[in-house]
Amino acid sequence: MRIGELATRTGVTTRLIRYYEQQDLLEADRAANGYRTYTEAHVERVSRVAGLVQAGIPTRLVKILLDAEDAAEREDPTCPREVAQQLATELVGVQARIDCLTRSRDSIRRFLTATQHEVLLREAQEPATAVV
Amino acid sequence: MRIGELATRTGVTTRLIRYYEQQDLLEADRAANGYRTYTEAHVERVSRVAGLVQAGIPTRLVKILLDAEDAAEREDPTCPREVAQQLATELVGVQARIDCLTRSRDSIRRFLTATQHEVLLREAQEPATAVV
DNA sequence: CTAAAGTTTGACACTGGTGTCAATGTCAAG
DNA sequence: CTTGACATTGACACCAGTGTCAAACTTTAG
Repeated sequence: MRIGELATRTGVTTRLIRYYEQQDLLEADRAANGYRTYTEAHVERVSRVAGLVQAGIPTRLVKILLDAEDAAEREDPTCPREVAQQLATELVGVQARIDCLTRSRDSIRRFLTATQHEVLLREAQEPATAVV
Repeated sequence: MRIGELATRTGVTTRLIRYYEQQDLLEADRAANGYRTYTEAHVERVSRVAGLVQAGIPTRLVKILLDAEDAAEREDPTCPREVAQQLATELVGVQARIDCLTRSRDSIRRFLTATQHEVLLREAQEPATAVV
């Protein structure tokens, strides 16, 4: 699949896909003509990257993070202490964000309920299938 | 309390506190001399704002969000359908962020465990008391 | 063959969140 | 009174993430 299709399937603009690649968050094979070529796996990857960036994780850290995940996938359980330390640090940041967002989510829910708008809650629940 | 103390207590720079105020996320009384004056309640408020912004919520939305919370605090269960709709929309965005971050958090944990760095996990757990 | 759609790279530009500096004012301590 | 610490406003500047546009090439459809 080429970049256009990847873009429509992920909802991420081609501009950003290229940007992420430039930031080393993505790798793409090239066809003979120079066009970028992607596999199914890239779909999830791109969504994931975009999600993290949107969640306030700077690309620099997204890379560290996903690199670790990639390493975990393989039978490659090695990891220099330094990197591990960095990940641990990042972990607390991530957890802090989660806590903060969770709190907000809950209060939005409570508020909508308290104001007789529960209907909207149910509507908001369904699209969860699209979330990656 | 004045802005300096608020800054050290929240870990948010005075620059940002002023910025948040300018973005209508904060209100501050003024002393006779023009100095901003804050109460204990502001400490949490500022932490919260900073947390949300760091979690990728643009200030414009943070305002909507916290305004709703404030409204919920009071006996003011009214809310125009339009605002409710906007909140519902925001809700799915927040949930998406949470899901994405949660996933990363879990994979970091798994990874650290798999590479014999569980120690770091415990260290990362404790500072959770400081999280707002 | 030609036109339309998609791709490539590269550049310019904007926005939002921050840092930093400057000039001025306030206040508490020596 | 002077000094030093902290405030105020306002400006300039930076970075990261994005949008957008241009010029050139490829592929597909007609």
